Amino acid sequence: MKPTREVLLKAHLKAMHLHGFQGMRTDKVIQSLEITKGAFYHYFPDKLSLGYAIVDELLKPQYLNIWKKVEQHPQGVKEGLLEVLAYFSQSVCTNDERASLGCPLNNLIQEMAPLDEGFHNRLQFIVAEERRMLRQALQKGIQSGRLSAHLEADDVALFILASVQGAFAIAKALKSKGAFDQAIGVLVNWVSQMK
Amino acid sequence: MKPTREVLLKAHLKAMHLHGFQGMRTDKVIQSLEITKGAFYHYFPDKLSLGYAIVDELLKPQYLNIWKKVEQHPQGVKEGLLEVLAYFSQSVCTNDERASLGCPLNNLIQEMAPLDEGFHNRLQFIVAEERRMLRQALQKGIQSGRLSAHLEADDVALFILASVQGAFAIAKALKSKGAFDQAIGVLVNWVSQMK
DNA sequence: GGATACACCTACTAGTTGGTAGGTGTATCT
DNA sequence: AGATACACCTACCAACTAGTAGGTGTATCC
Repeated sequence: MKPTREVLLKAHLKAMHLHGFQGMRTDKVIQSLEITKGAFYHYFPDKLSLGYAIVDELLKPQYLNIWKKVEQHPQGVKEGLLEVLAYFSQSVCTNDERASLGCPLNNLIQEMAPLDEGFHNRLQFIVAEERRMLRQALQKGIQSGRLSAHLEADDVALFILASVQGAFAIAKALKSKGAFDQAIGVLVNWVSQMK
Repeated sequence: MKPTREVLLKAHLKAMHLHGFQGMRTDKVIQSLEITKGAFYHYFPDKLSLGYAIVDELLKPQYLNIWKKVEQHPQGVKEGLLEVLAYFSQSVCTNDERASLGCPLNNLIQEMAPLDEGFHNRLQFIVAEERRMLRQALQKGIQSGRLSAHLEADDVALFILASVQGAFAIAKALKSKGAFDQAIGVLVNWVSQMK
């Protein structure tokens, strides 16, 4: 038997991935788990707190771990970056669902950032951290002489994050794993030739 | 006095931009317009049809018109593309709201594409048209010799669309007009150096 | 002048949804 | 053995929300 709280978190994350936070119905999720409302409200004071917990305990560690790899790659920034992009590509392309449901983090940003400060602060923090890690990795590349000193690390970091998010968005619109790969492919080329 | 149907469409588009389609409450919008339910259901059989009408009559023509300019620019593809990017940049940067609310089309894709076939078909069509127009513009550039024959027009078209969408998404997460400009700036550089 | 069509309004409902009050069973601690 | 804390259940509610039934006023056509 898995701990109920964890089961609730994961099941709601899945539901949120499809319906969004507002569209997700705690009633339905609870029903599907064959648990009752009492259990839910024993662990979470309300729906909003559950949403925050999903971000804090599931999304945040997952996304920060992915991008951390860029900075920590033994061979260098470019290699680390290409590995992360390959990971995304593979994660989307082994799974039909991911192509049509998109990136959970991106979905939540688009839906909730303008509606709720609590969500916005949490999501902004994650994106800002990704940006910081990517920027520092690029700066390390510049210092080691592998990348040109003319490269604007902060701008490039932001652009790469945007392009990945965008690739998810486009793949979702076209419901096409191939489209994700095409867009990421161009980014990979660009990164490979980056100086 | 403006025609009621048009007023309903525009007011609901605005509400949808903030709350999403599911989160948008027809009751509230109608109330704010000092119109009653009767008027709404006189023009639209239900909420879903209103949503479709917003896409067909407001979003689709707007977005197709923007990207049409790339193909029709007298000087060439690159110039047309840079103009469109400048337009986006300016449209976001003159308006604080746009930075935090993002791109209405992107929002709707993220929210509704996996949930409703009617929405998905409409949104997919718009993105596919944008892609087609951009690809044809690039191919024209290749044929005229301004762009290299090695350039993969379809991939690049998709990548540019993704990057623009992504720039909107990142700007929304960070609630920062500047972030949009930074990301678009890198894209502009890339396009300028495109061969 | 009567009929028809259009553009709305009022009042209502059925179903849903997040949330609550209060209770039960079980393990642990003293 | 009694008390306390935890994990969960049942039954309920108040608020909301899309949608409906049926009516009113006005312009237009015949």
